[in-house]
Amino acid sequence: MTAQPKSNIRKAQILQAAERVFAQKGYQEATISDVARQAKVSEATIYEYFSSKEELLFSIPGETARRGKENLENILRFLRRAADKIRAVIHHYLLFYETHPDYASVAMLILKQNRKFLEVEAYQDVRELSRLILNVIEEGIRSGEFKSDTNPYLVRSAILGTIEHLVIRRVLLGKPEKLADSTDQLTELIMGGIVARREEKVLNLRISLGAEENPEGTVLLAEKKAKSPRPPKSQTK
Amino acid sequence: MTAQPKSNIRKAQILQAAERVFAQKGYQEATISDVARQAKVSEATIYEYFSSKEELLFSIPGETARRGKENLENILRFLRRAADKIRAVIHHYLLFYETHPDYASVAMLILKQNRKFLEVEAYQDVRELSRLILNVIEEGIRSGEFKSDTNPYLVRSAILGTIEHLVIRRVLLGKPEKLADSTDQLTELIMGGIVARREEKVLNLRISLGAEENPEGTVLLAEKKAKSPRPPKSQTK
Amino acid sequence: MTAQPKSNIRKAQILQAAERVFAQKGYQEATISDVARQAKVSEATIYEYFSSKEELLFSIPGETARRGKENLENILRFLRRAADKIRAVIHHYLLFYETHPDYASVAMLILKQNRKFLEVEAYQDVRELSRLILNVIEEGIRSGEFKSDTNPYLVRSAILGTIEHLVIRRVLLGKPEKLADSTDQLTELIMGGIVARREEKVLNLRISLGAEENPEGTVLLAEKKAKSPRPPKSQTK
Amino acid sequence: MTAQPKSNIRKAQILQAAERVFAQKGYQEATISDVARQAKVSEATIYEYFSSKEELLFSIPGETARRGKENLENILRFLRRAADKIRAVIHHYLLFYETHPDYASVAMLILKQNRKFLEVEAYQDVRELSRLILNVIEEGIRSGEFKSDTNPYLVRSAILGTIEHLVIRRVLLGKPEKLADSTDQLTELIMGGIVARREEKVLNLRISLGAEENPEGTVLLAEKKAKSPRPPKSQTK
DNA sequence: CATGAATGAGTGTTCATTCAT
DNA sequence: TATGAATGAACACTCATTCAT
Repeated sequence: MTAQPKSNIRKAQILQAAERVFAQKGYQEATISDVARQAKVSEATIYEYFSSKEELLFSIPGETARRGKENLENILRFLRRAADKIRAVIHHYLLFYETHPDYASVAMLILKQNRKFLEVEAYQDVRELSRLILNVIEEGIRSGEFKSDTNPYLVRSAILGTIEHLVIRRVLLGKPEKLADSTDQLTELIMGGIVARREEKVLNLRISLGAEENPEGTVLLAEKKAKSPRPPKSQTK
Repeated sequence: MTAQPKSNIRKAQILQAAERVFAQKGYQEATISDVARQAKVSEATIYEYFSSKEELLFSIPGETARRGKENLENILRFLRRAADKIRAVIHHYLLFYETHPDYASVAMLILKQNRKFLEVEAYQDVRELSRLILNVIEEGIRSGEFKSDTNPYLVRSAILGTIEHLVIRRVLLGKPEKLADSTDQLTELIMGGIVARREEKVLNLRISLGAEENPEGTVLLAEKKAKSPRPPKSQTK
Repeated sequence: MTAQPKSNIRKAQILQAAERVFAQKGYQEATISDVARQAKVSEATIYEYFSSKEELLFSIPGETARRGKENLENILRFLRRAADKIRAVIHHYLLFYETHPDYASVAMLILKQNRKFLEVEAYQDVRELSRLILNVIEEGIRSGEFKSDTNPYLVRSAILGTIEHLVIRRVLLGKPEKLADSTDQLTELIMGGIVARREEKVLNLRISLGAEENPEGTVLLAEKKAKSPRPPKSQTK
Repeated sequence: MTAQPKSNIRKAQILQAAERVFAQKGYQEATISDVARQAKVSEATIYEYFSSKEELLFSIPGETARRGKENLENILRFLRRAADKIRAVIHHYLLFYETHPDYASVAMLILKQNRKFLEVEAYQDVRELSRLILNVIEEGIRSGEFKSDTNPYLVRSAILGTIEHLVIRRVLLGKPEKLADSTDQLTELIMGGIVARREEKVLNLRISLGAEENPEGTVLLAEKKAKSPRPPKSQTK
């Protein structure tokens, strides 16, 4: 958009090279010389822009993370239902990592497990994205869309953990070519779980009965954790 | 069980030291010298038992993973319902990592993202554990316990991804002191998702239609996680 | 005196900065960047005026040494007695270093031990100053003021060596705040050594023996620092 | 004397090499690689014995300085007169540096002006030697051998400064092949200064007054170094 | 078996110096 | 002139690994 000073271009050029090199060889195995070669600058030039190899690594998210967060926030603004927002979040992440495989590799294999990174400013964006998800879940709970006994932290862990698991598999095994294709399935999993719901049948039965008593609501209830839906207690008159 | 030759004791001693040192300092940052000091042997001795630093790292799972797998298999053998098995798997992992923090650190921060580890024999145990989960899910689908359109791979990713996300948080942030306490909540999340089920309301409505008074279904729903749903009290009039 | 072209001002500005920076950090530890910052010019500009870091270092004496030599020569011109000249030299050096601590630091800690500096033109001024001292001593010998068996080279070494020892102590330890205050003591040391002179006592004895009147030998001895043993005052008879 | 463990031999071997290399190339210009080559060990081996290049440098005095101090102390123990002690000190230093030119070079050109060295333990030996000289001078003053108004610190600076000046000249210019040959001249300079003593003439004059014939004042003056001014032989006729 | 001792191989980082603008 | 930007050339230091004893 705005004209970039030459130096920013260089910086971006180096960052891009670092992202690629680190993604391919790993952080420890990659040398500054590798990055320099990839960026087509001298090693010394890298040190003009980054004070150390580690700072170079930690600078990789930077813009990307910031922009990603903004994008997502913009989208979420237009969605009302919590479920849609969750879906958007999932899609956003999966699509992003799918289309940025080098970044995915660096983020999942290098940065995520780096204790020092946690203390670095750049990590703030990650935190905020994480907070965002939490908010969405909490909103969903407040609005009644989500079960009132939902643990937002756990759900967030489930969402992020699953996404990251998928992304790492992709990075390491190359397995699912299209990450974003899992968006709906994952959303539904989070939303509805995997238990086959007999209640619905029961429901139908009841409706059709329209009347006296009932049935195997009990059975259902007896089943380990059908936490919620309790059948109305049969009540005779 | 069987008497260990002295050399095996030494080996175990070194592995234990390596686990601790790698957990605390990270693989790259830890030196063979560190491990030797911790194990109270000379550096050269380590090379009597392991051909390289990397082999030492890859040998850490070994017994532990093997035993963990056996334990889990034994337990699963006694469970019939897929949901119970899933719960057992989740509990098994969470409890194991909770009680083996050094191992958790090594597994989550070092091994998991190591491309070479994937090709190593030791990784087979991890694979088998992973396969086990898949089988459980597929069984659940076949038996009708789980939705027929469930994607077993995705569910497995959700289970493992969430567990790992929780474990990593614990390792890096120390946050939830007790991992295994999340067993039930996570199991339920996987099983039943987070969406509040309208059917139940509908159910209630209908009932109210078909009868005069009401049931405080709402109240019920508001109740914090009624995990083990009480059986309807039979009420005669 | 004469108006300096702008460029000379720049040069002086850089030299001054270099003197300060080298004095504080040492030559090797100081960077061109440090000097540039101190001089408030760019690094490249320094290279407009000096072809290398080393040339910059070697240029520091320059004017200063030249002017110092001239000053000293002017003073010496007005002194007749060798002892006074020695005293002037000592005072000149001590005062100069006392009032130019950065220069002292550079000269004593950096230049003095630099083999290459010996071969540099700038060193000529130092040589000449050194030669000057030698001349003074030789004059003193010729005139009979100094012992005929005096080794002028050794005396010069004593003078310069002591001065430098004092200066280095000041530079490194900050010890004697006022260097020039040692002028008289050092002059006297060089002139008269440290041995308590029995002759004087003998002198007194003799006087009392050989004659009736007598002399302030005692007084003389009592006097603080009889540096240049005054010739006996005219004696009658 | 005592059997040296192998490692001490290696250490000495490296120190010797370092002394030579630093002496020839200077500290900054010399590389660890140079030292390793000279010592015929690998660079890494040097770091087995010394934690850094600087520590290697600071370790060079070590034994040498310690032994030198002991030697000198032993000698001084056998001398009674302060003047003799001063002479011994001067001779000791000059001879030592003369016979240890590499050490001289390192000490005079590198260590002496190193601020950090001042804070290092190894410097303590230098300090103690320095203190020793001070004591000798103070003793001389107390015993009446030296002038009561002698400033011991200044005299020490004169002694050490002159020695160092001579040594540096030798190191840089190679000039006086034999340093120790200056022992007597320097001792006499410190003891007796350079002023031709008129007293002696006076003495003579007086004598001539009190007597008829002549006095070989001339002869006396002509005599090489009348260190301890002999009392005039009373001569009756 | 155990290890003290030695090292080959490698790399991040620094900085004086250059040059197009 | 002045300098922002770039870099070539070095080097101290580390550590996994080896092997004679």
